[in-house]
Amino acid sequence: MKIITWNVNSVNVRQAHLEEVLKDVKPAIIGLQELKCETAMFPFDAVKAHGYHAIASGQKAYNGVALISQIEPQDVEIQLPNFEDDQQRLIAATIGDYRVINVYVPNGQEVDSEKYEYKLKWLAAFHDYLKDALEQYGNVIVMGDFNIVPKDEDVYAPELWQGKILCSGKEREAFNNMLSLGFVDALRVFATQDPMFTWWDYRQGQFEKDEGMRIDHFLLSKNVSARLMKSEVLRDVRAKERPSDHAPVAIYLKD
DNA sequence: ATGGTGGGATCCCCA
Repeated sequence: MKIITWNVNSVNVRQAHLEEVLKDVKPAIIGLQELKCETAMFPFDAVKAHGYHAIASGQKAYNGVALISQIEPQDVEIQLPNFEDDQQRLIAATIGDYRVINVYVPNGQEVDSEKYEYKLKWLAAFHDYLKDALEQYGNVIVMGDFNIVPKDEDVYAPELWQGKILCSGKEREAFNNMLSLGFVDALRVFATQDPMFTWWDYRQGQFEKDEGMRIDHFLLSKNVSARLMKSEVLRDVRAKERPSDHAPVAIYLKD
């Protein structure tokens, strides 16, 4: 089965691209981030027309997450239960054998800013939430825009980004702490392209120059990672006209 | 040069 995570940067602007991915790639599950619309404005009918179920948690203008799946999601959860937050950044559900957790981690804007502190607090709460999820469900798939570059090899100019937002030591430490719970960074263990960038800034033609970063991730619980066959960045979607600044990222699991 | 592009808001914020 194929599973995709994708920061669409406005689900309404990207609706045609989304429908093309559903039609052409036919993933079992897609997690979307940055819907940038209220829940009622999510294109539920268009998604259903392709034979999918959809759950969404949006808000006006910013953030927003959704899960789209062939199997109906059960036990849906929105928001971190252990963190007071008015931003829609998490949606989780049981889909078949898997607990699927889809997140849009705060960007942080700049190291030591208020938004950076919010990001670190959010990540600390998320860490504790993942620990509980692993104990409760066992088969856990975490996906989303983590807004963290795990290692220097995951950014086009590590010397330029040294210590900067997305690359700072505290953010990388938070990422490693999540892995230490018992998760595998799926794109790292099964890299099929070099580099495995997932995001390219719209500015300065960075996609054309392949000046990107790997900030969208799949974290698989160890038992799930044993089923991993392949991972892939769908660069052709990023290359379309009027694209999201993120490419969809796909993993393939043995059924 | 202290910008740049794009989305969604509204006369600017966020990424």
